Amino acid sequence: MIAHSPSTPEPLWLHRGTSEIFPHSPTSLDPSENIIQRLMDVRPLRVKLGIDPTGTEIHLGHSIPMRKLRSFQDAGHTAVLIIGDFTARIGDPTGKSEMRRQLTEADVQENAATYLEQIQPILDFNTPGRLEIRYNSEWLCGLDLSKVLDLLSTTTVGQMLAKEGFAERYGRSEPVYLHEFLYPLMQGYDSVAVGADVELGGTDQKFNIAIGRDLQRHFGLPAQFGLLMPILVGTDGVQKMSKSLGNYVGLREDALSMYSKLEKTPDRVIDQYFELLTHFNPEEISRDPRDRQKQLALSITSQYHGESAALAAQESALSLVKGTIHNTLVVPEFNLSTIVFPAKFFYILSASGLCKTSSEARRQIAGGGVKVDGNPMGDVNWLIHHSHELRGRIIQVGKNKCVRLI
RNA sequence: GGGUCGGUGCCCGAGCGGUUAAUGGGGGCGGACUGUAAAUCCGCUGGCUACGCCUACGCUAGUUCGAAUCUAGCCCGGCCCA
Repeated sequence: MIAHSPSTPEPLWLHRGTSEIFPHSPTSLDPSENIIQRLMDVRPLRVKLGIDPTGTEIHLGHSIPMRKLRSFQDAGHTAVLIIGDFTARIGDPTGKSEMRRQLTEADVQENAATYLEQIQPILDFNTPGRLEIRYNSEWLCGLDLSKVLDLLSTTTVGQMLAKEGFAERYGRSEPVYLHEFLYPLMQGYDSVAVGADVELGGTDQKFNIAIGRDLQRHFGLPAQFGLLMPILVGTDGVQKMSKSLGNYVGLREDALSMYSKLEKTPDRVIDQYFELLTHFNPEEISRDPRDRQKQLALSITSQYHGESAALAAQESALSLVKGTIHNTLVVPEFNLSTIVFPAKFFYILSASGLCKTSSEARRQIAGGGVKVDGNPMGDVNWLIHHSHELRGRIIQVGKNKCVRLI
């Protein structure tokens, strides 16, 4: 396995869920090619992680490098969190088959705020010196054309095309825009600007992080290390977790929803979930397939909602499936006071958010996916005359979406 | 800049003047089954407080009783040439 000199044991936290560290020469005593040597420096390392505020919601996939960043913090290093408020407006072409729509400055500001909110449970925001938050517009906005040319002249078209996304798209005769070539350079320049010693990212970030090393050298700085982590597979167990595919678990989902989704984690990916999203070691994980799903769901839900809320969610999830509806269940609530009665039931379903549209609500009712207090409700034309006919009842769509009407 | 091919619902992809929210896949959602997994089978899959009414085939104007299907202009891509 990994050979290293006896005097420098590699910390376990560094390797947990890590797929690659580069450069990596475990036997070397040269701190520029062996991160272990650097970890022993007196000076805390500056560990960079960039996120582009392109959406409003962060999910478990994003939490992975974030958790690693936390491990560095706990080991005494400085987390340098880069909010890509400038890069967000261009869009990272990595893994994308198409361009990203252009965001306005206001969008980006708003997104950045909710992002910081959502990662609150993961990072250490309190210990002095452990967290530095930087916005990359700070240095990218001011780049003039001559500096941009300088950046562009460090990399060749051949190198850019070596990046999988570009090569594929180019090969498939899809458009590749020039400004997309600038993205890796801007991300790399971030490393120059903040003087990063280490940059974290998913395995798909290898190219961009390597560009960061090139640029640091170009500007006479020591080159950063890259630490890559696997891309989390989504709840479908097949494709990578992403919002657009809908196979994600958002960090700000309510406890019940989070628990319910995670309790269905497919067998084929559950080991990866345990490794990347929990603190459990293999011997601590239950061998029973059902129990381990519960263990996983409980552990992750606890991280974001606290243990008691997670336990309550677990109990509620169980009751809902069994159909043993009782009014102590901890489920989201929907206030009927916004509804004008008489009202059609399907309308209430969509108004409550259980169904995205009223048309979908009708389909769900007709398809037998809707229950009221655990009893199937199949009448599409059910008309409710007064709110008290429904008040206190729990309506449910499918296996893990429900609300209590109040 | 010139030539040429093309832009259809979440995605791919049929349709090429006239039943029709638009064949067929994929995906998604729901149901049965199960371990709230996998596999399999069945149904649904534009919107609307809805027996009806809207909006849809890149955009905008036309030709038609009638167009996603025809014409013109525009926008956006691919390829070839410069």
